[in-house]
Amino acid sequence: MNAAADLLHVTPSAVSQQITRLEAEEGVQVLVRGPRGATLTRAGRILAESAERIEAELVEARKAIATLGGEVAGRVTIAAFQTAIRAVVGPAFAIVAERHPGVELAVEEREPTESLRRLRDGDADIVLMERDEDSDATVPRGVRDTVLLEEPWRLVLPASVAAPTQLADLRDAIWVGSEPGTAAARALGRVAATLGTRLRTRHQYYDFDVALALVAAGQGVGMLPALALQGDVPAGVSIVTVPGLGSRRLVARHRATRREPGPAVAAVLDVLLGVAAELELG
Amino acid sequence: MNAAADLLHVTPSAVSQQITRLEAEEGVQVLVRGPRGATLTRAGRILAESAERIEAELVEARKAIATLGGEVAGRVTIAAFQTAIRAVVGPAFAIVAERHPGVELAVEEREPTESLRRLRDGDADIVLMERDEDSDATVPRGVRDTVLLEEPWRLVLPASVAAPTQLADLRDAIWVGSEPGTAAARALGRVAATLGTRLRTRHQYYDFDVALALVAAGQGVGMLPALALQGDVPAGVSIVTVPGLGSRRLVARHRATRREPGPAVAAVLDVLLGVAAELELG
DNA sequence: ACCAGGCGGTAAGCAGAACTGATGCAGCTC
DNA sequence: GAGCTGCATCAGTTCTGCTTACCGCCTGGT
Repeated sequence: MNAAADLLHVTPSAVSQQITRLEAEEGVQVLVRGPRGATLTRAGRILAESAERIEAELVEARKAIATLGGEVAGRVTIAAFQTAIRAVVGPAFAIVAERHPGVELAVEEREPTESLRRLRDGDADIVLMERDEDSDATVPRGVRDTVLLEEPWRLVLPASVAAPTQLADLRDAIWVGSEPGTAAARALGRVAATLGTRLRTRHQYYDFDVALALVAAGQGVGMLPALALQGDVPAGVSIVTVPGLGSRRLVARHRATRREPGPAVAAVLDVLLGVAAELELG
Repeated sequence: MNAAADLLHVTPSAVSQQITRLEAEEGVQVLVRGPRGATLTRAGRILAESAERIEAELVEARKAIATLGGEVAGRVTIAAFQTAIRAVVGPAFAIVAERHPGVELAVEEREPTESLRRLRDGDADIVLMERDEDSDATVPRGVRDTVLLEEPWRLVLPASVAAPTQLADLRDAIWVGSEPGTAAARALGRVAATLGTRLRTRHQYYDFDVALALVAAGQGVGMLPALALQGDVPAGVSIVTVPGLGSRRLVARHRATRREPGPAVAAVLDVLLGVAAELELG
């Protein structure tokens, strides 16, 4: 019972009610309630077998349809922030256009909050968002997060600062601060908590390019995700890997109900996953 | 499209929406909209065939369950009025007890209005009600009327009155009136409308026994359903059949949704139909 | 040409279905 | 006998699907 609920992503209560209703409708006991869990009755087994066959039939039908003409079509709207668009959505355009000519990809650069609102309203189908590793994993109902990639945090230092070898060396560092609410800010807070100090931050950036520039200008130490450092970095900054910094995730949030994501959205998600995997390798 | 809606007892709009949703979910066109109606696409045909098989599977499963243990059980509450209880529900008790030992039959004698309220509230499962033939056939949603029997109206006259041979002979008759709202009252009104006269009524009865007594006492002419006259009638009254009086129906109203009536209620309805058929023959 | 009728789609509102969260109860385990 | 597990029940909320009302398009009659 609990297992079923788990499998169906609902509460045991819902399962119980459904079974009860089924029994009322058909006028048969479907399962025998024992203290040690419930077991199917004869009637229950018959129904279960039927259900198996029906599900197989559905799978079959879907497959048949997929093979026969299956041009996936539709408009898919992605709401995302600058870095994600450049790194992931950009390359995705070409792939989607080639693999699914019927799918029209629309991108919106938006604040995370606004993005989520649009997802709820149905104005957007996929929201790309970054999350620090410890950010709580609970997602609202009717929605699902697909992790596109996970990248470790790196330290970025001005040439003037001695390279640390462990977390503790950063106790007195002056940081380049990030906009509150971002994964970087959260990660910084996490590091501070580990060190047991209050952070000393100067400046505040939103885009990683800005952070790099600030570091290059000797304004402090930065904590940036590995992918942001793949391109050229300004002269005068060094990149250091220190254990204990944790990592950051890029997740694609989309509606997930019985009927969503539809084939178009699913196809796009698939492409995004592919692009992200490429990035991670490179 | 309209045909489908008709078949499913829903509006075309609902069908349209369902098809639209289906297409969105599966990402395929299921039917091609032509100005002259819509036709299935290839994918649509595949789905339709699948649906056929699934439905067959369900029928199969139900049958298997019915054969295997099928003790129908449960409590069924019938709300009805005096005559119906005496004539139909009484005999039904024994048959239900014998044929479906697991079914517990409960009867409530109630006003029609109250009965219907209880049906809506789920306090009653079946309501027996009488309806004159012309009473409008529209029933509320979620509910269905099963006609148990249809019996012609008869004239009941005191010995003092000359037996009429046609409707027109009754133009100046003095009637024994029935409670407003009953089938008898409605039928009387209908007859009056046909004759083009205002009714002259005296007294007011609710139970047919009372009507017979009043007629026997020479208080007027009565219009009673054939079944009410099957037993002994008081001395001094004669029963006459005149064309054009119409008939009265005894209907069993019960909830009818996807999951109702359940097997117990269905079984009882079946028994009631059987009893009614017996009555009609005798 | 024009208008009427048939057919289907869209929008808004509402009722019933289904789910969650809290609570209760039985039987097992320690 | 206290705690646990597994399921049922209840109340409250959310969501799904239906109806009603409306619109737009095509066709076929006049």
